[in-house]
Amino acid sequence: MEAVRSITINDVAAKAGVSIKTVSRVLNREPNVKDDTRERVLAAVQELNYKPNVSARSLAGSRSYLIGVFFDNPSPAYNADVHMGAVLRCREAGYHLLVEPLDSTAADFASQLIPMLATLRVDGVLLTPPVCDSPVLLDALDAAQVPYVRVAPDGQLDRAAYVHMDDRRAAAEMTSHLIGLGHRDIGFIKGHPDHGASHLREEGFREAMKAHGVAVREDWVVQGWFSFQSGFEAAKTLLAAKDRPTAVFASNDDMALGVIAAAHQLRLTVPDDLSVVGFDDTPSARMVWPQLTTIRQPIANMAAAAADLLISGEMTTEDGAPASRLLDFELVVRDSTKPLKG
Amino acid sequence: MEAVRSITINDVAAKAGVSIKTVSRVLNREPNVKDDTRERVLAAVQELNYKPNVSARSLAGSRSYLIGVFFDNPSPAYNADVHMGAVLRCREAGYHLLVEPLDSTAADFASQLIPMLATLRVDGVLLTPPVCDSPVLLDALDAAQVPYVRVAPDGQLDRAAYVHMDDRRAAAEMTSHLIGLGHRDIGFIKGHPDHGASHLREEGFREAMKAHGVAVREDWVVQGWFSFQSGFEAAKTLLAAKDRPTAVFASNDDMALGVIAAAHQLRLTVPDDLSVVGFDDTPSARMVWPQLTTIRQPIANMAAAAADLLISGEMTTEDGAPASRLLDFELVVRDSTKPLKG
DNA sequence: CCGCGCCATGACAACGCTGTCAACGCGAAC
DNA sequence: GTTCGCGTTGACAGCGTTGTCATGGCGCGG
Repeated sequence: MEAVRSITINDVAAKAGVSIKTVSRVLNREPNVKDDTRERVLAAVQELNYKPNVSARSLAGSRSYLIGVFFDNPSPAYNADVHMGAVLRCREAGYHLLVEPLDSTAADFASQLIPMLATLRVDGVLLTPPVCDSPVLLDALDAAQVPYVRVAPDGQLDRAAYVHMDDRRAAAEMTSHLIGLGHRDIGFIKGHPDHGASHLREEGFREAMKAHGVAVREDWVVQGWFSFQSGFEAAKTLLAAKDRPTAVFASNDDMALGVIAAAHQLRLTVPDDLSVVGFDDTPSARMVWPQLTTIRQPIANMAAAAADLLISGEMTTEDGAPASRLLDFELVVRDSTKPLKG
Repeated sequence: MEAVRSITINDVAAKAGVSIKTVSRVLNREPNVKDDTRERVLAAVQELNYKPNVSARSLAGSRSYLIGVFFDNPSPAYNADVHMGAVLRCREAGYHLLVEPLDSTAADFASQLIPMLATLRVDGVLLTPPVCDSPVLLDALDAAQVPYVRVAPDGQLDRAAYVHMDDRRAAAEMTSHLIGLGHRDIGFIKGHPDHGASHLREEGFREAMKAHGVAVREDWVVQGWFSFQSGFEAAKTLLAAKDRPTAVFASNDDMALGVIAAAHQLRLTVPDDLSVVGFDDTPSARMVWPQLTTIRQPIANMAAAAADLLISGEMTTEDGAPASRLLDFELVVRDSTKPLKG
């Protein structure tokens, strides 16, 4: 069978009657090409349906048109959102996405990715929690001089560009929603202490309580680990006593689902006997009854914004500080919350 | 700052005192290299921590060491599992994974990916449901002469290599589990009619019922669309009547969760008043109370096996038929099933 | 002892593109 | 009219690897 030789820049150059370098210039949007010439080249590209070869580009030039995504997030939904958001933005810009799951518990964790960086020459990487907060990883990336953008990082914000949302304000809004419904006895389940978002969300909760002049009952603020199980257990202690909250704010959806499960088991009806809210808007939040009131994180948008920074190369602001982007969240009111009965 | 020139094959060749071609031979496991020489080269590679440049390899040779994953699956958990399984196997073999979400509802659906194939020169692609059953996509891939392996395809099995599990037998086993628990009045919620798995699962259900001599009540076999909502609605009709099944087999977990939600709403207790089972073992299956009895699909393993076929190039059996691999499922018994009370 | 063939190795071109630098043409400034 | 400068273009050399082909050495049979 005849090998299908693909169309090269030479073919385009010949067709347009210019040198390959000029075609290259047009393709890379370099300045100093006459409009006339540019159009002729573009026409030839169209006609031949020419697509540049990424390998050749990356070998010859300094860009690989490849962006890596490292992740070690236990939530598949989160990862999928990230991929989706990033890949869409990448596609627009002619970039492609390389996914690399990482096992951050492995001892040789950082060494897993150095070979990849060396082999692929990615133009940048996109880091999501929790790996985006690993100093080891960040150091390795810095050493390899690979640009990176962090999504929802926790601290060390001056270290590199990042994209985030206002967890604190979101938690405050959610708390206000509960208070607006008449709730005063609100329990809070904290997230994994290693995740920065946990602290932000707790702060937001406390802030809003204070702003509304509602006291926080410290024995109703319990530790969780972002897992269904931890939410389930936290809720059991929270709800077992006669003296129990009328609403529970879990720091993420998985734990909120645990709360709902615990409530079921204790024969409490949600939302009649207990309002429950979560944070994240995972797919599971809609797969229970009652469907969960929660905060929708703009995960895909954050990933897209991060990809944007990487592609445009705007990793620092004019004064040299790391660039950042703040995206909006959304309070999604569903069926797990209800005004406190008289 | 001094540019960090990375280590090339030249450096290794110099250090080992051989030509670059010999290094290349060692790296590619080509024959006709003296053991002595091979060891010397390997030592130099180790010492310099040399990593071949994928772009150069792909440009010069015929392989890109890149594998693409196309997907358009609504379930993020499914996609994540696929990525994970595939990427792990790829890593072992020095390959990398490129993810490409596809919008199969878009009109120019196939044209989205042709550029990518032309640009990236991937060595193969991995197709998951539902895109793995798109004739348009398959045709495009054939035309572009890109090898591909399908995961859990529906029909046209003689068209290309694939990896699958026995949906029918799994459904039969699940049904037997229910019957073994004493259930005779079993409702069944069908999956999306466009998914091949739907039919297989229904067949397995009917087979097992027949094998145990239990009649299928056709009015208890209702259509669903694999979504929570469709399961919820199907369950409402199923459970509303006085004369209702004691167990419901939903063709996937999302629908099973819908059934549980509907049961809650109707004040039926699962599993005391009703046993519910699903299929897939999604993360959500464990985030409800009671946790769902379901079938664990070996998604990651299927993806790994598919990557395996792609990498090894064993796309056809000796007699020219497409290669295939059958993987095992697992029946996971949790809390949503219970022996029928006396 | 000569010649053939195979194993082991290397020289060199090629892959498709970008970076560098030189060259050209044309209008402005002198 | 000549010079200078700038906008525009092209020639050419890599980028780091693999494919092709040539070369040299060595064992073995005649």
